[in-house]
Amino acid sequence: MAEGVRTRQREQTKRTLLRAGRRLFATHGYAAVGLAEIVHTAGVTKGALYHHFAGKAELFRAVLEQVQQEVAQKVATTADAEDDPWEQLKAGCRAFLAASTDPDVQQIMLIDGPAVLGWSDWRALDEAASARHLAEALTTLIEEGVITPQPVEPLTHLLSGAMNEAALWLARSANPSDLADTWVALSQLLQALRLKPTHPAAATD
Amino acid sequence: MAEGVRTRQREQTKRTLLRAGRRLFATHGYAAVGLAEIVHTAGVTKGALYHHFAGKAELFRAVLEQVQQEVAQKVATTADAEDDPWEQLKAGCRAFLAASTDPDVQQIMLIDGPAVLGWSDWRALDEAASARHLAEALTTLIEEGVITPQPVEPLTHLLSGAMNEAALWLARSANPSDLADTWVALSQLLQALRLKPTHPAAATD
DNA sequence: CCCTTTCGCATACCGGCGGTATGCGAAGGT
DNA sequence: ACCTTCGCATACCGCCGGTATGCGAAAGGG
Repeated sequence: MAEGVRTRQREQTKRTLLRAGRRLFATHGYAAVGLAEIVHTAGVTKGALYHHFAGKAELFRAVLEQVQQEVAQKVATTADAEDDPWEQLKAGCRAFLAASTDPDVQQIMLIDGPAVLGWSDWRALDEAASARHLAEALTTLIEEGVITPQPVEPLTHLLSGAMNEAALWLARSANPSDLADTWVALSQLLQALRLKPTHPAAATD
Repeated sequence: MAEGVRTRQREQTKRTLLRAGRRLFATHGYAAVGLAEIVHTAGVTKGALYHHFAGKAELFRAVLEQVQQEVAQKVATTADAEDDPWEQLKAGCRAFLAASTDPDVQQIMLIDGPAVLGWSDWRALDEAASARHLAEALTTLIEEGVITPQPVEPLTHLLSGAMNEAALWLARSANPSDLADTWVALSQLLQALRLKPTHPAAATD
C-alpha cells in the first residue's frame, strides 16, 4: 500500500528520536540529558521532537513503555516455554532478573521511571507490562492449589520489589557468583509460598 | 559556653533550610520545587542556601540522610525492644514497613533518592543507615543456626527491595487490610529462611 | 573602646534549559 | 496547476540552578 512518503518519514523520525532518547537517558540519566543533545543525536531539531511528543517527560514515557514491553516479552517468552505453572513462575522470575540487569533497563525503568512520571504512573505502566503477568501466574498457582491461598496483590509487590532491587544490585556487583546466590535465595523465598498438603500452614507466626 | 550568637544563628538558618527543603521535596518531588521556593519558605535567600550547601542536590542529600536516620532509629528502637534475634528481625521489618509508609519517606527516600543522587550513592547511604542493620541481623541469625546458612548480601537486597516496594504500594492503597495482608505475606517469606533442623533443606529446586 | 578582620548572608547577574510561536518547503489531494 | 496540509526548522522567551560580589554585624586584638 506504499503508505505515502510522508508517513514513512514521519515514523522514521519518531523512531530515531526514541532511539536517541533511550540511549542518552540510559547512559546519563533523565535529568542529565538535555533536549538539545537528544535532537542533535537524532539529527533533527526541537521542532521535530515537539511535533511527535508533548515534551521531554512524554518522550521519556514512550521510551519507558518500549523498554518495559521488551522486558515483558522476554519474560513471557521464557515462561511460556515451560508447561508446569510452577516452572513458568520460576522461569519468568529468572528471566526478569536477567533482563533487568541490562543497564538501559536499570536507569530508565527502575531509577528514573518513578521519579520522572511519579510512582503511580510508573506503577500503572509496570502493571500493564509485566506485573500483571506475575499476578496472573500467582493466581493460577493458588487456584491449582500449588501455593498457599492468599491475596495476590501484596505478594506481587513484594516479589516485584525484591527482584527490582536485586537486579539493581547485581548490575553493579563485581562478584560473578552473586547472580547464582541471588537466584538461590529468591528460589528459597518462592518455595515458601508452596502449599504442603500434609502439613498445616503456620505462616502467620 | 554560650557558643556565640553567630554560631547559633548559623545553625538556626541551616535547620530552617533543611526543614523547608524536606517539606517541599516531600510534597512536590525534587524536580518540581525550585530553589527560590525553598529559600522563600525558609525566609532567607539563595546566598544563605549556597553558604550552607554546595547546591540543590547536596541540600537534598542532607535531607535524605536526615530522613534515613529517623527511619533507622525507629527500626532500631523497635527491634531492640525484643530479646530473641528472630523476633528482632520480625519487629524490625514490621517497623520499617510502618515507617516507610510516611509520605516524606516515600518521595524523598524511595522515589527521588536514587534518581537524584544516583543508585550507588543512594545505596551507600541506605547501607549506612538501615540496610547494615538488616544484614547484621541476618548474619546473627545464621551464626545462631536459626536461618539457613547462605550469603547475606543477596538476601538483604531482596528483602529490602520487597519492603520498599510494598511500602510504596501500601501508602497509596485504599484498602486498610492491605497492610495486614502484606505483613502476613512478608512473614511467610521470612519464615522460609528458617532452618528446620529435622528436615534436610531443599531450597534450590 | 576602637579598629580590623571575619563571616553569614543578601543582591545582582549569567548561561542554559524546557517550552512555544511562527515560518517554510515539500507532499497530497482535486 | 492550485491550494491545503503537514512535518519540521528557526527564532525566541521565561525560568531555574549556579556564581560573583557587596555589606553589615559579630568576633578578636591592642
